[in-house]
Amino acid sequence: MSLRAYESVLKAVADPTRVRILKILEGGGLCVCQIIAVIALGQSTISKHLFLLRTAGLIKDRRNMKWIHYSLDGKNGKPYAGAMLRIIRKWLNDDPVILQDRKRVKQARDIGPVAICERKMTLPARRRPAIGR
Amino acid sequence: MSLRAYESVLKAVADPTRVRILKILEGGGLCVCQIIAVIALGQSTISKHLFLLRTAGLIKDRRNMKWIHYSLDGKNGKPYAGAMLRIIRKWLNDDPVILQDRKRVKQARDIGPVAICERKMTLPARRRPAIGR
DNA sequence: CCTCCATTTCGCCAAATAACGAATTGACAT
DNA sequence: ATGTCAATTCGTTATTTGGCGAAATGGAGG
Repeated sequence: MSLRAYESVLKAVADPTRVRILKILEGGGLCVCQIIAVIALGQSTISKHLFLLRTAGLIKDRRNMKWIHYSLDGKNGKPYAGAMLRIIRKWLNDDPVILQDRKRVKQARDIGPVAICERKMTLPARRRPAIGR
Repeated sequence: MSLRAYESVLKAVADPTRVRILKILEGGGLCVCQIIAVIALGQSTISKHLFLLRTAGLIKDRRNMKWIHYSLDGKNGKPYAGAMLRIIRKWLNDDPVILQDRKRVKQARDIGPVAICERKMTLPARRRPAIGR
C-alpha cells in the first residue's frame, strides 16, 4: 500500500532485462542456468535481477535436486505484484526480443537443465552476446 | 507494442516524484507553478519530470493565459499509458505522502496560480523541504 | 515592438543502477 | 569428510538518473 512497495515492484518491472525474465517465466518455471542461457548475461548479473524480482514478490524460487527453479509468483500478499504480472502477461507478446527469447526458451526446455549447465550456460545456436535495447 | 515504449512508460511511473505528480493530477489539471508548490522541488527538476511524463504519453499540456496547465492524458494512442494511469488511480490512495500532497493540492487550488507564483513557488504552511521517500 | 515572467534548457554534481569477473558460499553426491 | 557444481556476494567500472541554480526561451500583455 505504500509508495515504497509500489516503487520496488514498479522499478523491478521497468527494467528491460527483468521484464524479459518475467516474460520467459510466463511459459512455466525454469532453473537459473536455463534463464542465464536464454538471456545470455553473466551469472552474477542474472542472479541480482532474480533477487530484485523475488524481493518485489514477482517470482518465487524452489530447490529441485541441485538446481533452483524460479517461477512467477503473484498471489503472495504483496500488493502490486499480482496486478503487474497480470497486465504484463498481455503485453509485449509481439516484441521481437521477447519472441526471440521464447524460441530460446523452447530450446532450453528441450535440452533440459543438466545439459544446459554442462554446456556452461550457453545455448548451441547462440553466437552474439546480447541485445541491449 | 515494443519494449522501448514499454520501458519509457514504466520507467516514468516507477519514480516516486513522478507518481506523486500523477496522483496530484488525478484531482484535475494544474499549472506548473502549482505542481512545484505542492511537490516542493526545484523548478527545473519538476520541469524535467513533466517532460518525461509527457513524452511517455501520461500527461498533456495546454497553455492558459501565461500559465501552462498539465493534466492526465491516457487516451492518446500511446499503448501502455492509459492502462497504467487506470491502475495507478486505484493505488496509493492511503499512502501518507500522497495524502499530504492532496491536502496541499487543495490549498494550491484555493489559492490559484496567480497568488502561488507571487509567493515564489511555496505554499504558506510548508516548512520542511521535501519528503524523499 | 518591447518588457515581463512562467517555463524550459543547460551545465554541473552526487547517488543509484547495470554490467562484468573473481571469490565465496552452500547443497548434493560420492 | 570432500569434491563438485550452481548460486550468491564482492569489488570495480561505465552509464543513467535526479537533483540544483543560472541562463535562455518564448508567449502575453502593455
